[in-house]
Amino acid sequence: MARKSANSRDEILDAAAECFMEMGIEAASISDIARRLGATKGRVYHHFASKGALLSDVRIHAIDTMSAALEEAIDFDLPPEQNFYNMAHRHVTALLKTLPYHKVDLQKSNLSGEKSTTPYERELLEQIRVKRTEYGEAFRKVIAQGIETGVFRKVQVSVTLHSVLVLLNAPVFWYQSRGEDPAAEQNRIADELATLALNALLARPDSATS
Amino acid sequence: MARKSANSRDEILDAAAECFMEMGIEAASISDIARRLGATKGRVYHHFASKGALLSDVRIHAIDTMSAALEEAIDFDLPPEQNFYNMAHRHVTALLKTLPYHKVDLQKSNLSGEKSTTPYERELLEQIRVKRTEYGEAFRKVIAQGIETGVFRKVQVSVTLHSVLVLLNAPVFWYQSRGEDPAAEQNRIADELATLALNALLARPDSATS
Amino acid sequence: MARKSANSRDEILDAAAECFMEMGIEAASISDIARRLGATKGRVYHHFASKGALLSDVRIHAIDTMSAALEEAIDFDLPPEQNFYNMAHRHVTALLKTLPYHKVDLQKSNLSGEKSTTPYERELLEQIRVKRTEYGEAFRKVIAQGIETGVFRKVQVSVTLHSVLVLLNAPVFWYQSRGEDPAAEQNRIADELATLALNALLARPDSATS
Amino acid sequence: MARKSANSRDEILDAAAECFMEMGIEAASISDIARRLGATKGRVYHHFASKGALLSDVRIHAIDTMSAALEEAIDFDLPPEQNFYNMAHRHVTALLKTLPYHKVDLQKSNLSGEKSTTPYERELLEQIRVKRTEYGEAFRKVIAQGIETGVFRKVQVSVTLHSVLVLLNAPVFWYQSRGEDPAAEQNRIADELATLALNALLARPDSATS
DNA sequence: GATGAATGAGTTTTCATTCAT
DNA sequence: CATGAATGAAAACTCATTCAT
Repeated sequence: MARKSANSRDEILDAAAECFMEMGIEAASISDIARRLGATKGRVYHHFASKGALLSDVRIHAIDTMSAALEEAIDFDLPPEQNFYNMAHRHVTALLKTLPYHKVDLQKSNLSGEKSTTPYERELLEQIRVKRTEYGEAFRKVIAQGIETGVFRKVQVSVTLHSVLVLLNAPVFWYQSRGEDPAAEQNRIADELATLALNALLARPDSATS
Repeated sequence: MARKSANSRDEILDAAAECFMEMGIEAASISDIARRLGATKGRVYHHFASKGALLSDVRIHAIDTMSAALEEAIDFDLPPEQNFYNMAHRHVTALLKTLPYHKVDLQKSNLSGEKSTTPYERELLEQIRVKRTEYGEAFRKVIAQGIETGVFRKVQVSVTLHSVLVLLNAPVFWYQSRGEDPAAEQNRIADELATLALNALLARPDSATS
Repeated sequence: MARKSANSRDEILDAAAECFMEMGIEAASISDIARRLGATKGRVYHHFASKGALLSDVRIHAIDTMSAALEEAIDFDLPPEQNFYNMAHRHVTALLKTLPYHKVDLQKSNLSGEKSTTPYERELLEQIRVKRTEYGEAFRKVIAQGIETGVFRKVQVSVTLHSVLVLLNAPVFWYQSRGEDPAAEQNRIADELATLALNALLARPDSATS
Repeated sequence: MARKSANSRDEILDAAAECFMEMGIEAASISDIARRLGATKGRVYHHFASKGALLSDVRIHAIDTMSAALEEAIDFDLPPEQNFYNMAHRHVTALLKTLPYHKVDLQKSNLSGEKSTTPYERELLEQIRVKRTEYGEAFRKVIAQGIETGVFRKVQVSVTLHSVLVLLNAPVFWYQSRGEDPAAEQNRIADELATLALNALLARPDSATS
């Protein structure tokens, strides 16, 4: 019923994410996106003010999905290493489940200065910046906690935080579903990466810190 | 000497790397690159057959630089954990020293399907693929060695190899030179990341690995 | 010789002025202008940064032509009424000689607020504003002089200045060359309008002005 | 009353006149007009068949307003110079009272050739042409009368008529309400312009015609 | 009456590339 | 070697208009 229009918008978002991912953000044209929908450019522009706005909406969707997933995994009452592992694991499975969106987000997160953007587009970009920062804060908190309790090494928090997040996003660069059971495969990868990240942080009992 | 033209070519390469990095590969036009050189498009086309070729040459330069640096650090007679640390450390310092080139390379390494390219350009792309794989092989070898000798955990080599390389490339996503002594800063970051990567791989004495 | 490229630019300017005049500024597309030249849109954009810049250049050309003509007619050593008549007459003949440009200028001089313009385009608009004001100043001066010497009525200078200029531009709204000798026709019209404008200003001997 | 719909139609007309004036006729979109009304495009299309029809209706409204006002001022029993002054004065006050409409009318009156228009739109345009001509006839008549009685100079009627009307429309090009009492301000301007126009026509007692 | 979605044709603009000089 | 003009194809975006509800 009233879902029709919501669907229309979301359909476009999906098609856009896939096109951006496959062809690259700049290389994918609005026509490409429309063609994938079996629709016209006009339809896209009826729902999104510009290509930039469409891209930003794809990215916001990506981040919101991750945030919602992470929320469910977080438990600061657990020991930091447990909590961290759970968060990292959930991060990876969420990432793999809506990969196109995250490939797009990552592709763009890199680039800083845009050409002339409208105020509206600048606002969307600011929104993205804020959401990304907030997302990182949960990880920053658990890492700080782990260092405090001595279970994590005394790392430079800033460098480490950003780098660990890049590590957990790594599948964006190489994941391609193979034939096997997707759920199992995703779980295997999530475990491997979460373990990798956790070990990177853990203090080694023999060596005093360092 | 025939240095004049070599310089001219390298200047273009530098300008291209910076433009591609700052504006994004597609968004940067040949005009932008020429303008940065204080020259005209004609000069660029004298040295490079097409934008695609120029881009590939930037990427090849990026990889060659890294390979040359890594070569100097590798020593398979060292214990794997020592060798790995040295390689990782060198990877990061080399990366930071010519960051624009690597930002460009990373930006593109993601994307798979290209439009119609000329045979010449396809050959350059194949060259890049080969060089990248070769580069990774050195790391694959030291990781395999470490697992064999029991000093590294029994990880899924493929997932881990790619992910560790992404981790070591992480500065591409967040590095911005701060005021401090660049050499010192780059060394500090390289140490942090190499340690992070090494710890991620090391077997833990207490736990019977994982 | 080196005139070729100057010609190319001026040819475009001419074609643009004619198209803008005949079809209206917004209705005339760059394609229309290119078609009239037997050229491509690309050629137009090679010489002018945007449609707005092209339009502004047409207008600047219009004003510069008028200014150069007026310059020759001005002589502040003459009695104000003589000087005014000469200026007005010259204004009209200059106007009629390059009518397309002035129709375009008038068409736009009306509109105030533009959408988002680039800094470069804003600069051109400012240039136009300044040139137009300067042009008017010559007339303001002779009117003020005439009032001082008592040969002109004591009018509200601002209202009168602007209105008299509109009157002298009136042919823009109705002139269509008829069969007769153009030079003679233009002279006849210029005399009629200059006389009209002069009489509008002159003090009437019998009536104590008002 | 059936006033509701009349109001709705007039509201649209007002909004259209303002948009056309501020942004230019072509630049103002139906969306802009609807937005100004706080309504949707659909509402506009309910009352007006097309953008061209809406524009023509604005122009017809403009002319009808002027005609109605002029009607009240005309009195051919008065001496021509008196009658002319009254008509001119009334023209200006009527103009100032509904300026947006007249700015739109003037903006378009210039342009001759239209693209392909529907028969209905062509009919509206013809209506406008007729009404404008009729409006001018009243002035043509009083001028002819004045020349006959010798109170006006022996001008070329056609050139003079059109030019005097342009002069009386001049505020369209420069009027901007200042702080002062609007009625007084408008009266002051109307007097200045009517006097200007009248003097332009009057025979000078000393000089035998010329 | 009014709305919101959708269309399709057109418009401005960009840009890699070619070529004569 | 290098320039500047020119091209042609494609891209982003606009908008009057139609139509189902």
